[in-house]
Amino acid sequence: MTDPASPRYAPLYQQIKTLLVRRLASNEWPPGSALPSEIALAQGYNVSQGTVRKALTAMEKEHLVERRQGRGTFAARHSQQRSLFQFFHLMSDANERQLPDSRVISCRSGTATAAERNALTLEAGTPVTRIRRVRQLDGRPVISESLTVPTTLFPGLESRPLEQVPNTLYEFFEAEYGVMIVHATERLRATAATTTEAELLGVDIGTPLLAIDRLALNIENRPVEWRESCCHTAHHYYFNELD
Amino acid sequence: MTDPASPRYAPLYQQIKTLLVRRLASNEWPPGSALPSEIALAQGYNVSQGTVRKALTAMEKEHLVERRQGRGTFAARHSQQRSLFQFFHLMSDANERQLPDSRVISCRSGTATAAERNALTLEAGTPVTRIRRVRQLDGRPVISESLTVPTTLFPGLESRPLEQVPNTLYEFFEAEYGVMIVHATERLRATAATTTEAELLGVDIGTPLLAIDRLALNIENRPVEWRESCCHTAHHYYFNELD
DNA sequence: GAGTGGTCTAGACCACCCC
DNA sequence: GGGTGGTCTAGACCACTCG
Repeated sequence: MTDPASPRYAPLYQQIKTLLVRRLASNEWPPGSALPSEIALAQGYNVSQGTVRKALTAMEKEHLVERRQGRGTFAARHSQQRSLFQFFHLMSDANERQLPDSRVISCRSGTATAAERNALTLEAGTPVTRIRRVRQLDGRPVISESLTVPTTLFPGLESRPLEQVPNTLYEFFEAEYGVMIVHATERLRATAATTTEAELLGVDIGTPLLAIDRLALNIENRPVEWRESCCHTAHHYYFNELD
Repeated sequence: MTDPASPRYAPLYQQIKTLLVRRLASNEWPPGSALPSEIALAQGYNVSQGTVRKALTAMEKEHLVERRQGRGTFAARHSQQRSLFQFFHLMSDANERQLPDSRVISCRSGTATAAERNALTLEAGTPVTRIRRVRQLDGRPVISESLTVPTTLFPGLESRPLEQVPNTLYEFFEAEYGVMIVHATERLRATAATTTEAELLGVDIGTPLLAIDRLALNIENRPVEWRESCCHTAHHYYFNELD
């Protein structure tokens, strides 16, 4: 009798994928660098090219690698393009996607609150760094944003001058700290603008805002960033494709 | 000189996929029925099994067919499961997904408004059928919903008794009218409850609501249904996965 | 046991990129 | 021209389902 809940067998290409992801996570191939060719990898693992190919195809679907015909396979880089299409879902009424500018209000360290510990699964007393900023689209303040990361993962972040906190954070996290955000979940609600939000966004208190609660995960599926964004949806909307 | 904008070449498996989708759209294989085996299809098109397999894999990703090892490949059926996971994104604060009940308020025909013509790309004067309903979760009214479909696609819908307008409409559209909803886009905004919405949802006028504007497309990517849902997000949230 | 989809292999050829 | 990923084939074997 075998345990019916245990996996009966694991396809080779999944095992290969696991091994490749592990090497990727260990930074053996830094973002943007080329992986060995499919044939070389296949020889290394002593499997056929088709098996490696299937593993890479799965990894490409998860945005872990990029492949270009005639060039090779590359460790994914967190480009602005990717921030825009994978992570930023606000579009203007004219159906244009555009990355917002940021005005950083504060960037400080502290001790994780219960809510932060819960979201990021941290121990009591863990130090965290918090960023507050307002993001603008077409010159209008549209998003009031507040995010938390564990300080240990991003040392020194809290002591940067506010002007030197970059706009596209995930690109920065990757380049500066080797932390790759590859996946996220979002929870959306309608809320009423608080006094602070009203002031930051230039709207009346109580104006309906779209609150986005995001948890961002790294390549090992560990929570890395918790973010709350309050969006003024008078001239923009949150776009989602159901497929 | 070839036109650089024209496709240089089309992979075989894509051509096969196009042919299979066409046969599926023509109702040659009604929802739930079995397609011929991969080997039979391959012989029919005079290609290898691997090529048919690649076409079917792509179709499975688009929820057009379901494949089960040892059983066969089946034309996709619009199950409640699918309504729940692909199309219904509200979850309770306890992180439970559950399909809502519906109380139909009205179901009538009329002439398409400018907004409806625009959303569904209809000609002026086209008859449409509109349904208004309130949807409940855990006994609480949570969604005020209003949707429009072209009458020609769903004849007789407008003259059904209100109690006989089914809860899971996409399942019904498919079973009764042969219209398969396979894809949709949603636009989300925060709005303030109008008098009507406040009454239907049992909230105060001006309460922030999550407005979801959905356009649902059929297998040929033609717009079929336009739906506006106003959700009370005090005890539920809209869930989205970014990958 | 017969039939189905799923995996794996090996090899050929094609489209693309860069030197 | 040589290297890369992308397609296509043919055949073997495995895992699952059903009668």
